[in-house]
Amino acid sequence: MSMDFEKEEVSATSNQLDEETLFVVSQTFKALSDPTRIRILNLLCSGEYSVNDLAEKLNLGQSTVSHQLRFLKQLRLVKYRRAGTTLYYSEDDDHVMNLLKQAIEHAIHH
Amino acid sequence: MSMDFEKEEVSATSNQLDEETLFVVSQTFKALSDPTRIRILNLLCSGEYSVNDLAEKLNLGQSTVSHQLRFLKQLRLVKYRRAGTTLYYSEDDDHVMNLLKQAIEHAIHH
DNA sequence: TCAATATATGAACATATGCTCATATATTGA
DNA sequence: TCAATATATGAGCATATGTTCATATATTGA
Repeated sequence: MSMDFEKEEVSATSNQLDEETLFVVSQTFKALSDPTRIRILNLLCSGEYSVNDLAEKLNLGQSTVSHQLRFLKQLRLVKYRRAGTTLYYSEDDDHVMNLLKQAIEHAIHH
Repeated sequence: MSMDFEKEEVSATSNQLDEETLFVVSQTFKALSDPTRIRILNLLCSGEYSVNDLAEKLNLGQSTVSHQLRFLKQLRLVKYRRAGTTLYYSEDDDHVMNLLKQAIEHAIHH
């Protein structure tokens, strides 16, 4: 068995990010880099919304919203609960939502 | 003259982000959504580097690094200082670098 | 079971993105 | 001024991305 280094120590030593960290970080920011997704996530900050609710409030096509929700769902940034034929989506990642809030706050106050 | 609302109050009322905020936020995250740019910014966390330094340390083409630095420069995320023919690049936006550090920390510890 | 409603999906399209190659530009020292 | 070195730039290319359209799927109430 080789020495058991923490990722933290490795990066502190080499100053380089490992492949997996790089992938996770870039994916996270990619999720937040599109205006449509930002608007969806921003609305979900204030509670649950169905697909049609989101589409109406944001003036987007139902298909567009559904596609983006699938994207966000795959990254586990949102989750949903079913009520009949309606799916209520809500946020599912405090850390990422926090990054978004910070960026919005910063943008607004500058 | 119309009433002078703060952006903050508007968004608190309508729960919607204005066009400009949306643009700034998406641009910011777009800058952080590419592995190459993440690696460059992560290195710049530890000090100044010339274009060639960055290319060598990160195993990237000189042109690739230069193009990405131009991108980051336009968003004012990096700046440079000249020393002869060499340009030393360094970080220029504490807030955005902070977002990056948070995401990296979170990715590493999960 | 069937119609109505809500959502998901896939193909097609236009646009955006990132890299590479070749070359241009700029600064320095001789 | 000229060669050497460092960096910037633009075109071209392959791939990724986001939206739309049409249609599929799923759930419910009658």
